[in-house]
Amino acid sequence: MRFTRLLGRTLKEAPADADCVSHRLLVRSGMIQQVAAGVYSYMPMGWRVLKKIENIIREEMDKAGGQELNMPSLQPIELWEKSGRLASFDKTLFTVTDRKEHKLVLGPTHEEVITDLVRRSVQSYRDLPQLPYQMQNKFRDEPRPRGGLLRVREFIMKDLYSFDADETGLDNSYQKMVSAYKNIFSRCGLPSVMVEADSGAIGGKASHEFMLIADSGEDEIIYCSKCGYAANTEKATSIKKSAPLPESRDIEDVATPGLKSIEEVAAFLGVSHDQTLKSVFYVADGELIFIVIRGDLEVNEIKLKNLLKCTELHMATEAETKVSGLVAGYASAIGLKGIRIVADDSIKLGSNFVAGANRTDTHLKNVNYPRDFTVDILSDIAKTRPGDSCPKCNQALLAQQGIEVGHVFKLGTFLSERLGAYYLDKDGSNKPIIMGCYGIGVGRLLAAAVEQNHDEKGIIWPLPIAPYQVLLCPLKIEDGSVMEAAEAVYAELCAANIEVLFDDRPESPGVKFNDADLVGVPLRLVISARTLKSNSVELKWRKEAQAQMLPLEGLMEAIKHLLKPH
RNA sequence: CGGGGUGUAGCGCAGUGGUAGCGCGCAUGGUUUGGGACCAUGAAGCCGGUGGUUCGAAUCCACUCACCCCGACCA
Repeated sequence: MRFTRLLGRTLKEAPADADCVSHRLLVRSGMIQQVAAGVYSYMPMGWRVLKKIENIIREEMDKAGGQELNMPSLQPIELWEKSGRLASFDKTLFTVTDRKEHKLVLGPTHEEVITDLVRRSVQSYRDLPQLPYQMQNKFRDEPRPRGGLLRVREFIMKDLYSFDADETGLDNSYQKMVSAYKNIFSRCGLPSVMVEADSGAIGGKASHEFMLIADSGEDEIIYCSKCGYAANTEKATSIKKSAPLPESRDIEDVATPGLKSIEEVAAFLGVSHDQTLKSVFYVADGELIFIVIRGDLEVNEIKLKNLLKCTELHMATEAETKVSGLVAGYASAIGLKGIRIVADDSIKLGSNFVAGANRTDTHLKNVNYPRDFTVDILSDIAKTRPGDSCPKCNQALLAQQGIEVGHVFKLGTFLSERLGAYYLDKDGSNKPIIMGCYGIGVGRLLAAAVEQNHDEKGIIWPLPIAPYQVLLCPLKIEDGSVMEAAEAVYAELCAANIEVLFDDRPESPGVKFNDADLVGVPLRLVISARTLKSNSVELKWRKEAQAQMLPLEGLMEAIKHLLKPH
């Protein structure tokens, strides 16, 4: 490809609203263009990268037994009513109305359609397992798109769905996908981490995410450097440290005028945070829930949501708590009636706690569970934080930011039961098909690759996903001999099927070199009067500082050798 | 949903009531050429939209749309 013919110019300055590195560099290098909030066009060069990633994914999916197919983005809303996921997607669903006033949704994912499709095609255990997949645009009206391609409203996702007759089959499919995913990310040249993940309100038993480590990542990964435990913060657990456990004493009032927060109360009474009980109020599907947790810990809303099996959860507003007659700042589970109480199991790890008295300006000392109050549910609902003890080996946990690029779920039979996807087993009985689903955000992966591979000058594409393998860069193209040599090398590279971007622009060396670094093509070949003096070209890897000279004689063989994997 | 911010040439920005500006980029000609060169000439804007105030509005007021950021939080 000739640079002068390429659609999409490089920019010295990125749009002011481009905040994260990948957004800035992808826009500046002319790979993407914003169309609306969270909606982007891929320019030819960006599209080449995307296709490369897609092809690697496609090869690994096929190798694992997947079959590619295509499904519509327009989906009848009835399918979503039937699956019961209309409510859980709620406002993130894009809907359209056709001329007959019939509502359709723009698919945020394709589980409903594929389950319905498989329902029609699969009747017997002999037809299983099935591993259909697709790479298509999905639509989600995110509350807040951000970070360029990292969080968008229309995006390309690879989704594979597994359909198995039994749990063993599901385990098998799941394992196939896990190893396919590992292959995909390593073939892309992108080191990834697999972590335990929350499977959401609908999800089944097991779920893992694949993360690319990057400071700009939205997700926090909790991991153990000793035993290898790794989980999304949403899911992570830890061995909770016990607070002091003195003999229980009699409960007593203590005046705490104007003191409401754990911070204030603990400081006033001279106790540490883990010797207090914190009360928090949530509203789950309209029901006010009273939460008790040890004062040094915080509530993990995802764990709480899963525990309550609710679809909507938010912290109660002042108005919502007032209605129930609770005394904000001084609320307590002691003597409380008519409201469900959920407690974190940390309340057992300590005694003689300080807690609210349900009276303004008053707290209670020496509160003990279960002596002084009861709870409806006692479970782990605390946020795990770095420094906590690893649930497997007790080592102090560490944290780092990651970008979620892949997610695998064991779905179970939730959808097949609701959508009627049953098969006839050997024994003649009807059974729901057991499902799994396995997604990769292709555009996000592209952006994450840039987050992971760049320097102050620009992108540094890993070779397997680079838009071009070679950038051919003649200096001073008015010089007949330079351009003649460059044209000859260009023709040879094309003939050898090497992907080459030919910078045939009449620009100064500085401009060309800076654009070369910005665009991030792995191998740069410079031809100039200087190199021609020794019948050679200059060769430089984007990721390395040093250049070397290569003789024109035998150049193609040398380059082919350099581009060979490993 | 709440809070804040920004809309002026392709991009980045200045312009607080009186003829629409700068830098980069773009076009033409010339001089340059190993890390974002220089000179000259030129094209390019319904100042996000609607309504108002005014002799006069990019500028003041109201509404509206779009985009960006922060918060979705421990009483």
